[in-house]
Amino acid sequence: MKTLKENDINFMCELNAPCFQALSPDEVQLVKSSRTQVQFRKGDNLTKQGTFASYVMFMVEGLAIQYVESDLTKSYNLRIIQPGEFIGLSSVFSVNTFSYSSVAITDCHVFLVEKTAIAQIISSNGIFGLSLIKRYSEQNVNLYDIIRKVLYKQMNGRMAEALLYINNIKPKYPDIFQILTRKDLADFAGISTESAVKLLKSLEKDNILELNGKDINILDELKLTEIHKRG
Amino acid sequence: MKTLKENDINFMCELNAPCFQALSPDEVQLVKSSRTQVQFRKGDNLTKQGTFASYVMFMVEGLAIQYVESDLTKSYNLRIIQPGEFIGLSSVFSVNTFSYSSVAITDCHVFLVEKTAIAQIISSNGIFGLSLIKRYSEQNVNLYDIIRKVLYKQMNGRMAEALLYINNIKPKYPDIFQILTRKDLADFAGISTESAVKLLKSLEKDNILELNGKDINILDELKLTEIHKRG
DNA sequence: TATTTGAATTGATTTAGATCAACTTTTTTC
DNA sequence: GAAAAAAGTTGATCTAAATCAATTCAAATA
Repeated sequence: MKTLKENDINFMCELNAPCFQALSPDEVQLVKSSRTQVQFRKGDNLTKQGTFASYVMFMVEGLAIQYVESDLTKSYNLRIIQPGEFIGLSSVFSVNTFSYSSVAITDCHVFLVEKTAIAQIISSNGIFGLSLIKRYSEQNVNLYDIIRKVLYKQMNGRMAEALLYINNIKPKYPDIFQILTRKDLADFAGISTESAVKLLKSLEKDNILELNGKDINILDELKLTEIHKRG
Repeated sequence: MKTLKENDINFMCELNAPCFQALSPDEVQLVKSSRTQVQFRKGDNLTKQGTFASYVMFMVEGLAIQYVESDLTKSYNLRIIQPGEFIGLSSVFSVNTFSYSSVAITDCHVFLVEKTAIAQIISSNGIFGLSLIKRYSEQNVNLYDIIRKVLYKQMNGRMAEALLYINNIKPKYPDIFQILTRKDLADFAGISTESAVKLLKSLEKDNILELNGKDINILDELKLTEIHKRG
């Protein structure tokens, strides 16, 4: 992780995400002045569950995995964070620690904005607040879906869902499967690595997908969707 | 469920919850005019997962259980909704269906506010928006904790956590355990009813709690906390 | 008060999926 | 490019907790 020098910043994106459109020039200035640009290398942790958080992150470029950890060595992957998305928004206004970890799976380009700046803008700009609330609302729906998945689905359904989710990202990032290990996949499905391997092989045998080394081609999305739904 | 007549309304609480304090008189008027007061009987569903939601509920009096359902007959209890809390806030600004169900465990006194009114106030009143965002943020932290619990804890830890959670409510609602069935408890812990019964008996044998019919007295909160932490 | 219905209890059986162990393949590093 | 480390693969074994089945108990109903 390195902090960029001032003159790098001009090369970088502006605040062009939809939710920043509602900001007045003054507010844009506030965000700009309270932000820090940061680069993460593949493998670096962007956030670590339980650590102090006085800021929100905004992904400019690159991909990261958001996951929750147990005390031990287990983790469960929640989502792939893509450009234009926030990291750490979910907890920053109630506790000042991150409630999840995230790790860069490509080199990442991120900026940090102090939560005080965000809070100030929300207070003065209701439209911006509403757009954030929409994000919160979406995230919540996702979290409820995750809870249901974890509680009610078994191996096959979970794996199918994980594969469909990642496959959805493939058009934009064609090498997405190649970046992910079997363990990463398993952690998306919430199963053991060994089980993941066995399931993949069995799905290949049924011509539902094709394994080319680390890359995965979904051949029969319909059948996979069916497995996902059946649970 | 019955809708109250106009003259009943005067007997009822005003908008005295903390988050409404930031409202201007005009905004209070907007909420008042777009709300409907409703009574639910014990056992009634306040919300049903998947059904259309154009409004947010606000619990005035009574208790309800918030839970998620599978397609089949299983459910998992997320929390007990107490007076002063919102129901349905989490999803209303992204999808227009409820992402969870809730059922009254005592007679309940609720009002409904159209989401358009809420959205309008957020847009015009940033302070109100910020207070809602704090609620979202708390809820998110809870949801992440739930995901961790469901993923990483086993029977004993889950049951301990469920018991501690409910016991926390007991000072305010001394008969809380009497209202809950063994199945309710099991659904809070996310285990089968039979397992819940066995666990309770075994906790009683270890003098950690005392079972008086349906009531439960926690005798050794420390030990229970330890079980909860150990997982 | 008798009867029906639902909730609680208990022990026996089953099962999904984890863990373990041994091995092969790929990737990294020096 | 050899050696070491990490990731992937496979089958055998184990285990936590669900399910099943049978019974008791409590509460609602008539």
